Amino acid sequence: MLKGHLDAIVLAALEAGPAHGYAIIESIKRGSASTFDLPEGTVYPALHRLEEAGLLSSAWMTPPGGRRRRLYSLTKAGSAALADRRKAWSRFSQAVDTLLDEDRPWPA
Amino acid sequence: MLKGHLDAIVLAALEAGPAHGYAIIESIKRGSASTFDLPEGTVYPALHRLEEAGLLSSAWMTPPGGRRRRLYSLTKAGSAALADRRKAWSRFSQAVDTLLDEDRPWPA
DNA sequence: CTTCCATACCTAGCGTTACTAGGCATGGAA
DNA sequence: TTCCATGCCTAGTAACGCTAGGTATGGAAG
Repeated sequence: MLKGHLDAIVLAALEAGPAHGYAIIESIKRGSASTFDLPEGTVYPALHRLEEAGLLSSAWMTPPGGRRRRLYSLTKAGSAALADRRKAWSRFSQAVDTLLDEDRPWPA
Repeated sequence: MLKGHLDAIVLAALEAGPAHGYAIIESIKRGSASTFDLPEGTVYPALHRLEEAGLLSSAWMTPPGGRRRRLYSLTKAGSAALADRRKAWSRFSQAVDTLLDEDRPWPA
């Protein structure tokens, strides 16, 4: 369960440059030391959602001697959204960290 | 959006001792510096779910001169679940931190 | 040569989650 | 007496991520 942070992760995966779906999945897996081994049924619909929302753009490519791929790129709106998502994640994770900290039980 | 971590937070709120729903909501709000200002429609069903799952137990109380409240307590299974959730959160948040780190763009 | 695996894309349908939007009731303060 | 904070509840909804399927090609193994 990616819990609503999948979009941020996918956007971040494309920050370094365009990539296609399958490569993004591999990239997320490696980058998270296999913590996130996402099924295609999770990632492809997310890419479609993000493109629909204008945060990504895509183009079909056929590398020489290879198979057709759909290359995704961050749009400007996508970069901006990524920045927002990073801030949201930071806020969110800090709050959860605080609440789960066992050394500081909350006052009644 | 609590994104699947609500259970962990509620369990943690009860670690210091029994509490009733309304107090738990206030407690989470204060403990998170208002980042999580949860509507009752989020928390009450969660408490019911957690009790149904055996992680919490509840008892009706009526404080002198007060109104009836439902006091929730962590069960043993609840404590164990909390420990699991903490580990899961730690793993999860570290992975996301890594993936969102803008100073280390992932290798293709 | 054929069979299998990795690559590469896709979708329909499902279960869970958290939220909106209501409702009910009481105690104390204005 | 009227309002707010307290205190509990639920039905319905939208979104999300997953399962479980489908299609197809290139290269390696047998």
